[in-house]
Amino acid sequence: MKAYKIPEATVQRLSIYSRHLAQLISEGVITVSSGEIARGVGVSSAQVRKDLAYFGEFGTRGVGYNVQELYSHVMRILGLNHTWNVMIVGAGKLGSALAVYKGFEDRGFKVRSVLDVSEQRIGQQLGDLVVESLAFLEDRVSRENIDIGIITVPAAAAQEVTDKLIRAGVKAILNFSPRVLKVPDSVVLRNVDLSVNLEVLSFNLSFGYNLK
Amino acid sequence: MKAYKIPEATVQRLSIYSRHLAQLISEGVITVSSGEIARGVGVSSAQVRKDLAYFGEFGTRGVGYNVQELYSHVMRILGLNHTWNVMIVGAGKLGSALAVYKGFEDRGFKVRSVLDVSEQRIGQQLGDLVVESLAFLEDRVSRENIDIGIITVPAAAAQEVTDKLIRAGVKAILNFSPRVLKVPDSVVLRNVDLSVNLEVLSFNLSFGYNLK
DNA sequence: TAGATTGTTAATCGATTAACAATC
DNA sequence: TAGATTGTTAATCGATTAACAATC
Repeated sequence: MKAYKIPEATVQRLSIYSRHLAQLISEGVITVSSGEIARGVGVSSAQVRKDLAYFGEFGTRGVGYNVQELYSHVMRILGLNHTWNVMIVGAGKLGSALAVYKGFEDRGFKVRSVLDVSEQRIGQQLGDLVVESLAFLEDRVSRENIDIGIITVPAAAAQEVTDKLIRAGVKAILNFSPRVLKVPDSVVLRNVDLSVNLEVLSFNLSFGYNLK
Repeated sequence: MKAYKIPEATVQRLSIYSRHLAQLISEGVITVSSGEIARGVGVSSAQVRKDLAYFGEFGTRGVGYNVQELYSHVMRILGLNHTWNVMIVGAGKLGSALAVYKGFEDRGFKVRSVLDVSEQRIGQQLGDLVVESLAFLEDRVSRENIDIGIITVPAAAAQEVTDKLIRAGVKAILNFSPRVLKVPDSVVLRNVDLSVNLEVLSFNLSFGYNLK
């Protein structure tokens, strides 16, 4: 546990910076300033420098940042310098969509296993994976070295699946079910609520202004 | 445009409060205090009172809040006291999953139309909807009184679809494509990045602590 | 009246922005 | 050296929390 805190907004912006830097690399840009990054992604240049300053000194005064180097640093900070092995539990519409979602693989998240309890779904082909029985959970977590579990089961089954994942050794969980999950402090949990996005839009439309 | 700003976090918490209040109603609870709501959803009681105070006085000193009344107020604040008509553009895996996602309908978001350009997808059944050609966009927006457009097309097509939706009269857009969209100030835009959630987990795992 | 809980103000905390010395 | 841009400190801004008068 570090002594200082890093704002979550900083981490989310680093993700945005890394995508922009990848774009600059593909355009053959060698050097970039905090101001150019800032204009590219719509934040202030002070914000860009401050975000980077949490993690080190990556630039050269008077010159700027080497695009390739900065990209490597940011990807390493985000932990995206290697592949994470992912298991999806729940092969309904949402789970299936996530299983074949290209955006994950592009960023180093490789879905190694998709499980479900339903006989109808077991055996179903999803890209180059086949949906397997939930009974294989423990075996697949250890065999495939699963780091992250994605939960897309109905709310009623979510805590039980969570417990199984944790017992099997998964260290992080992304929860799409509308259920508050209990996990030990050693496990990183993140909840995604798809409809809250629509609800914020609804609020904005009703109140007649953009938030923030 | 209001003179004071309401934190987005407040709006997201109101969404959480409303779900908890619905739960309390189903349990037959008549009166609730800010402290009980706070414990129920994991925030401070001052936070609950402050969030509500932006919008009015809904409680009785010394007593608390009438659950049914407070629920009605919060749902009205969020704009969820009526149905919003939604169009999904892009009937790939993600778009199809969202089209049949029960969580939306539960909160008053009714998917009225799903469009795609692909001949393979046009005609496909999704729940009680059929995927139609993108050529019908303008017609369906006006015929179905579409309020909100959800964009689940590839990045390359996202801006064009956005422009069409806006010309057709849509007032809010939820964008799942990894593309920065340009919209006029009068249109409310919200971007959802599914993989940023995994990236925050990745950062937490790499740095060995929970953020915030 | 005594006890409880709201609504609101003031204090605190944390994140963003502005400014500038360091330095290429 | 003159010009540019970083890294960092101080100022500002905004959100959360604590405290309490109002009041049921």
